[in-house]
Amino acid sequence: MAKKNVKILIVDDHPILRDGIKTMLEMGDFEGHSFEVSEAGNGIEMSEQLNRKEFDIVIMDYKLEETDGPTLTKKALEAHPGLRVLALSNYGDVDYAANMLEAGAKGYVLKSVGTAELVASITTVLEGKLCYTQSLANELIEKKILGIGAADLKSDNPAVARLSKREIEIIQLICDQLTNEQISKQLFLSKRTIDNHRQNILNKLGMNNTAGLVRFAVENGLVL
Amino acid sequence: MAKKNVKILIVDDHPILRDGIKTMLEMGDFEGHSFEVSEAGNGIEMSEQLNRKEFDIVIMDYKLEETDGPTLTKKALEAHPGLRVLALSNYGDVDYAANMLEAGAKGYVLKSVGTAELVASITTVLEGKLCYTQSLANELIEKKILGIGAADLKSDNPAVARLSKREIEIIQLICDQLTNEQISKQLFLSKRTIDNHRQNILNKLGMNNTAGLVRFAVENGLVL
DNA sequence: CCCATATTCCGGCTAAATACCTAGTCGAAA
DNA sequence: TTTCGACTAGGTATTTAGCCGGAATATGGG
Repeated sequence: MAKKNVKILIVDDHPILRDGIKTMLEMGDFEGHSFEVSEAGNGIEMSEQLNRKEFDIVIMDYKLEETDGPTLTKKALEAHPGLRVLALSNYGDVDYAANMLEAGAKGYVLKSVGTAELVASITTVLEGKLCYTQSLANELIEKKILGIGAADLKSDNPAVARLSKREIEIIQLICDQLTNEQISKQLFLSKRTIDNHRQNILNKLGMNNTAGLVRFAVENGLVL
Repeated sequence: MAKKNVKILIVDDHPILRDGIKTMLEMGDFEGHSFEVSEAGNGIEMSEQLNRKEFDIVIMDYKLEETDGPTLTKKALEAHPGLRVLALSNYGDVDYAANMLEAGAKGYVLKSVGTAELVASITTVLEGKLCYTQSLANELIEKKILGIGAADLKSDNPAVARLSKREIEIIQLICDQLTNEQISKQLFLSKRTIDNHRQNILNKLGMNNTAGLVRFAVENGLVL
């Protein structure tokens, strides 16, 4: 298998670090790959480089002088959607990693990694797979999944607590596009009863009409 | 260091599997631990066991005859908040794992694991840390973090693309609880025009009334 | 140029929702 | 026991939405 030439753009505001990585990657001997490394010290230089030629991957610092990694990542991906971004950061903070991943980065590794590990991360990201410092994986899942999971289960909106079971039941049927008459038949009640419930619901939620009711219900997780 | 006695409850509807694990754990020689294993074949037996004595950890199957793992996990944790739950499943599906983690499980491993790995998972979970089949970690982060990030930006629902700018504008005003007349004044149009737009929107979305329209709009990110 | 679509406007009709009432039963809580 | 809220049901009225027609203008693409 012939060596594949990988075009890399390093975005970091420390020239010495950029040069170090550039030398490391271009001079090193890695089976299957050779690297061609360009550099950018800020967002403007990054855009210039990206427009100058096609890159395979961008290695992005988290903190830059003027802007930050997530912002530049979004900008880069907007202009070049197929681009891969690997974050290379000093900080082992979950939130930083999450910010980069949400911005579109495929990987997040710390600057403390060795050459071999960095190359491995680069190739992993080039394949379109995710790659990040292993110690962050647990934290990421815990914070983001369990955090999000807990948030969208129940709302802490005080108005929700004031609703009775019957009212929530009727809200759900309204959201399923049933009319008061259809609801009344389904619940074996008078249409007038549903009429009143509906009115009480609007009053409790401080809404004016069906639109407000349904929007509240969907946004507060009363319906799935 | 003295051996620590770990009290385990296995919740699984297959007696043969319960017995296998029980024997494996109780007969095996694991440094630092000895295991005391009880069994439950369904939710009722689980509750009985949990009330009978204090367990350190519950090993939970994903699919049971009557209910499912997430449901039982929630029930168990409601009654015994300090309890640890380790999911043991046949299925390497991300969504299954996410369901269990959201329900409160600390770990998710496949039934294909060996004894040593299972014991390692148990001790990890007992320490309060997360533990799951490594191949699922990437997928979990990708689906849950990136998935959520992508989903609330724009919807890929084909019906959205068929809406005109004007129609989307009107949808948003409807969601803000404006009546057709109020919308017409705000847009300097005839009330009849709004009436028609509203009708066309319902037809395009395949909805029956305002409730369906608003729900679609909120769920598909047409309103924030 | 024609055609499709979006956008605008009109009338009339029925069904539904909204608003404001009274009032009974029931169970839980004070 | 009394009080309160939830749930039930009905009365009366207006407003709004939903659905059926038709039609004019503009815009953009083939």
